[in-house]
This record gives sequence, structure tokens and C-alpha cells, in this order.
Amino acid sequence: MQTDIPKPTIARLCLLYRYLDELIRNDVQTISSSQIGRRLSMNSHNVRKDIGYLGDVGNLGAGYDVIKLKKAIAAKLGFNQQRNACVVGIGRLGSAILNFEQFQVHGYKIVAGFDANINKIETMRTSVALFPSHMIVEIVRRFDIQLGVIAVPEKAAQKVTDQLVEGGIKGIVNLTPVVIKPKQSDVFVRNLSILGDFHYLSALITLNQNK
Amino acid sequence: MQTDIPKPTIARLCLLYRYLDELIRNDVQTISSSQIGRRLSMNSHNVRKDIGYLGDVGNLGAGYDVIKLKKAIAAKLGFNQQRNACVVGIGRLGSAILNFEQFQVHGYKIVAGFDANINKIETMRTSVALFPSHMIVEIVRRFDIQLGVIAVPEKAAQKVTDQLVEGGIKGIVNLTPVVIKPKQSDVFVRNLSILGDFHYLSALITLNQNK
DNA sequence: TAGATTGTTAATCGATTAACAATC
DNA sequence: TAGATTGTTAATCGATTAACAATC
Repeated sequence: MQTDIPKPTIARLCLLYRYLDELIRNDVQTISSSQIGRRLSMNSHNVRKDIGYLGDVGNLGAGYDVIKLKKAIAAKLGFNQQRNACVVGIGRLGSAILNFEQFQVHGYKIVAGFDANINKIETMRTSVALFPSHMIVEIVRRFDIQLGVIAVPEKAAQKVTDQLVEGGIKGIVNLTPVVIKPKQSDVFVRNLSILGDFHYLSALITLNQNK
Repeated sequence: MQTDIPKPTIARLCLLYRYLDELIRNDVQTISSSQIGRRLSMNSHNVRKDIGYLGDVGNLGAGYDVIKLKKAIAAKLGFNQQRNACVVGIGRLGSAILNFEQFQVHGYKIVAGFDANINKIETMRTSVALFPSHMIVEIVRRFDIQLGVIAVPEKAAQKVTDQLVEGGIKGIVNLTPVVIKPKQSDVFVRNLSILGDFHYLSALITLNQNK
């Protein structure tokens, strides 16, 4: 019964969701598939097809109701649920993420930070509780943490992954440049290293020049 | 003559490139497509096909020479070129990125940081030269900056994009959750917002549960 | 030589684009 | 009503997977 939503569609619906946020802030009430397409650089057929996966949300002949559409995405993709998250590695990058305010607004609550350096944990002043890395398994389990961000040196990335997975994490954002492999297949991973994106962009630039 | 390399292939070759780095550090000299596939979670046919775009690099019956393969990727995708980069928005996240050491090693040199807050620019001590945001166009042009990272509040993202593009930037890593649109079509953009990835992971988790 | 593994062509699969009927 | 725009089916396109011959 449940139709599988293609991965590219999920990614586009996430973009659309954030765009709808923007529209709501600007008091826009209605939007058409072609307007959405123009803004998010996708074609209108694709937009309609993606929205089609949500069920019955459009108004034939009159575009989409912005609020209704946003609610439909949230309901389908589970954005209404509050989820606990943690950050592993409290260096410059990790502590920047600990302090992101956007998360709260969108239902993500960072409830723990971890670092291998115990001195750092004891001296740092943060609004989030900090723990030594060897407690990852225990704390993830105790606080029912679903999402984890890895911001440790790349050597430690796989070990941290294993610990998060053992604690029962459901999704991981890996900010190190190495590919991590969760030992359980129902744990989802996103690899986003800026270095990787520099490489990707360099490749596009190079191939574009050689055309 | 020049065959177009598919985007997914480019992304996978970037991953492979970083993996080869790791192998070199561990003194591995040869690797087969199936070993690569297992490690990077792709199938071996795909690995061979991707590598096929690089031209003639494999040893029939004996796998790939790690160093030779890495060089072939670098040559094809332009990873040997030194490229100048900049960071716009020197908050917590921006200054974390300014201080990444990995960039240097891989041929990326961060030559400028920008911030709208002039006080911050004058008081902060960094190894990278800082400038007020209104100088973006001028500095990007003067230093031949090819890559830019946007780490500003989301309201400012599009304006900063326009300035970077006007200065002649070639690629942008956008860390804000809004979709930016470069006014020139030969400027490449990567959107990587952790919030977006939290959403994406939440969607996968939710759809996985409802199965 | 025999086993291993690449390189390449063919088959399959899935996603995007196009087209258009339905309808507000 | 007429114009606009959705929803959905069909056609196209591109990427992944499979198969296997070439060959070290």
C-alpha cells in the first residue's frame, strides 16, 4: 500500500519545506508548481510529481496552500516529532554546532556533547551537558538520542560511529572527510565534509573549462 | 571527443580519492574494484565504470595501483591545481572553517575572510586576512579567489552570493539553510546545511518506521 | 597455465520530462 | 465561462547492474 518515496524526491521535499518556511514568514499564502520550480531550480512537472507523493494537497487550478503544503510534508516525513541529538567532538566546529539556534525551532534538541578530552569537558561552559566520549553508548541510550553529529579528527570517526550505533542512534551526520560505515543497516548516514565539496566543485570547474 | 562524466560518478570519484589517501597512508599499494566497492558501499561494476572515465589506469587481472589511480583522478578532476578560497561570515562556524588545516594539504588556500561587523574584523586575531563584507567583489577579483564558503545569517545569503559571483567566484559552498541562486550559470553551488541533513535523516527514519 | 580481475557492451531499472485530461 | 494549474499517465532519458570476453 505504502508507496516508496524516491530518495531524490525526499531531498527535494526537504528543500521545499524550508522554502515554505520562508514564504510563511513573508505572508505568502498560495504558490504554484511553476513558481516553486523557478525558485528551487527544478522543473514544474517534477515539483508536482514530488508533491503527489504526499497525497491530496493541491487545489486544482489554483496552486498550493503554503501552510497546508508545509503541514503535509511535515506529517509525511515526520518533521513534527521532537528528536534528541548530540554532537561528538567539541572542537571549534563541534562547539559551533552545539550553539546553532535553528535546531530548537525545528524540533531538534541537542541534549549532549562528547569529547575525548576530559579537561575540555570540565572547563567549557555550555548550555548543553558535556560528557567524556567513553560514555557515548550509555548516554545515547539513556536520553533516547536519535541523531548524532560527528566532528572529531578523522582517525576517530569510525570508532565514534560504532559507539553511537551501539547506543541506538538512528541517523548520523558525519563531518569528517572519511566514509564511515555503520554496522547496522537501518542507521542512516550523511557525509558532509567541506573538503569533499571543495573537491566536487573543483571537479565541476575543471570539467567545465575543458569542455 | 571529451565524454561528459555523470555527476554521480564525479561524487563517487571524490570519495574514492579520499579513500586512496587513506590507503596510501597505510602503505597499501594495490586494490581491486570489489575491495573498493565493499569499503565505499557501492558495487564493483559501478566502481570499474567510474574509473573507466579516467582512461587507461587499471592493470588487467591485477587490480589498480593506488598511487597511479589517485594521480589519474587528480589529473582528470583538477585536484592538482592550487585554488584560493574565502569564507564569508566569521561567526563560530565561519571561524572554525577558517582554521581547518586540511585545506592547505589538498591545495586549497584560504586567503580572505569577510564579515559585516567591522569591530569583529579589527579585533579578531587570525592567520587569514579579514575584510569588511562590502569589499567582497574587489578582494575576490584581486586575489583570484575561486571558491567561497557562505556562513552568514540566512537573510544575507543571497546578497553575499551576488557579490561573490560579481567578483568572479567559480564555486560556492552554502552553509545556510536557504537555497541560493547564482545569477551566472557557470557558477557551481553546493548547499550543505546541517539542518537540512537533520530533516533528510528524519525523513528516512520516519519512512523506514512506517514500512 | 589457471585464477583473478579489468574493461566494455548489453539489459535493466528508476527518475525526469513531456503531455494532457480533469477541474477549480 | 475561460484561464490557470493540478494530477497522472506515457515517453524519454540516464544511470546502475549484469554479463562476459580480454588478458595479465
